[in-house]
Amino acid sequence: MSEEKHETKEKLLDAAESLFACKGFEDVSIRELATEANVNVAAVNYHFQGKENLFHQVIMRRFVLQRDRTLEALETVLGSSEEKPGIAPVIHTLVEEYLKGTLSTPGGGSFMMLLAREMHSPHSHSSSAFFKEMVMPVFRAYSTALMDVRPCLKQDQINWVMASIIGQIHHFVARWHKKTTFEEQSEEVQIMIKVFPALGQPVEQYIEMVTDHITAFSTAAIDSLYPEVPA
Amino acid sequence: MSEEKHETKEKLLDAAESLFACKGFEDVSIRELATEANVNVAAVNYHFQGKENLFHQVIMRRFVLQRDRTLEALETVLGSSEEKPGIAPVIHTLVEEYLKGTLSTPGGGSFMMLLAREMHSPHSHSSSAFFKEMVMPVFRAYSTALMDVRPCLKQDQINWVMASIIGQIHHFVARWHKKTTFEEQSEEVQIMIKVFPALGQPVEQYIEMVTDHITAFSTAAIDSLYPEVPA
DNA sequence: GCGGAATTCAAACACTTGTTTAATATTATT
DNA sequence: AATAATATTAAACAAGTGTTTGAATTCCGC
Repeated sequence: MSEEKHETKEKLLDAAESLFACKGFEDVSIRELATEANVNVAAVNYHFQGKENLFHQVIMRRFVLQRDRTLEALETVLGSSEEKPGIAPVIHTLVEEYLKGTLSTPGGGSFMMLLAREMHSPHSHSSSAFFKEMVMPVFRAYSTALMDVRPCLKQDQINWVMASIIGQIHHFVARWHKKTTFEEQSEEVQIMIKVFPALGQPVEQYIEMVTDHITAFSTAAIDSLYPEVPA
Repeated sequence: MSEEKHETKEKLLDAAESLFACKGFEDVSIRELATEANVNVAAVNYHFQGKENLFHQVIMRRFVLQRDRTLEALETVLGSSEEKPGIAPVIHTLVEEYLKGTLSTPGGGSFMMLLAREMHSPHSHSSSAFFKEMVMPVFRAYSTALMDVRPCLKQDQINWVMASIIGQIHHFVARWHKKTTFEEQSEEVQIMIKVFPALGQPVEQYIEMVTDHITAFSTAAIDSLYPEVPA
């Protein structure tokens, strides 16, 4: 009983974060959660009210951190230099924070996949609140940032560009998630690594390579499609 | 009993395609399938051997079509003109066929999401075969096509570029899927349409707008990062 | 130390899941 | 038309799910 300061509630949250990230919502039973957390099965319904509520609290506890970190990083990059930064640093920050927050964690980057499944499944448990409080603030902050560093960009164009960037990020997160979930066991992963050697790198390098690529790719596209008008 | 030529097996396949696309694998029970197809519950285990096998036959029946259509469209575009086409037509074809095949169907574009869930879930039922026979051929065909129309592109660079393109496609498919699955009911969709008005369009126009954007965005990036070397 | 609230626990509950069984009906073959 | 193979059916099965119960235990203010 050394550091048994972990209350049952937090032990459950921790176990749930890990298990949900690995196996998804449906594939984790309450008994599994209880065993992993060394608590009784009834604890889930006592401390939270049902499995779904536990799930949402896990999601929230995690994504509040992610959101705040991302917003903070943006402010840092916007206010760091004397002169106004270009679009490249803004995009670089967005991608890097996103990847760091989702990939370099105990869950092994499964959290964004978990959330994606949650957001796209027709259960829709209060995901509207999540959308408004977690997704939209980040989206808006980066939208205005992009509009700030490249004033000729119209709102509509920014929405399309942001979609392209987010799409790329999710895809590279998904690839890493796939690699880590069924690790070396399946030959499918072997093929993927052969086709895409970056997946064979440790996570920090993977993040760096992906960040650099998405930034270069997207910046080049934006610069070409919507060049800066000379003042 | 007018056109009762539908054998039980095909009735099940049809019902399964529709239901799986709408609700995912786990959220469709065998009894639900049987009721929808007007057959007995035991029919699933008699004609197929279990629920999973039925699922895979549904997936296969569908994606063989998608794969062949996509490959055929590529050949058409490559051999259409006398002179070698640029990268834009190749990318345009890839994106357009992908979107058409997944969005403008009875399932309402849920199939790619269904597959994504399947591919990223740690069940891995023979998904290796799917990967090798469905994904890789298309990937390879378009890789060589890109390398053909832009010879300075190295294999490694193509892999990164393809990932960016596929990522964008999936993201726009996911957006449409989300809009169609919980249609107008949730206010989350309302917000999404407000932020991204293209979602309010009918599917054909959505496909066209998305295709044009991804093509323009990606072509601009490639042209800027890997310009054609003068002969 | 006592007493009352908060927590933990083993057991049971009500329900759904995919699958199987054995009998019945249908179809095809000789 | 009789027989063998195939297909369909209702009913039961075994296992798992999330949740609830009510008694036992721990905790904390007094």
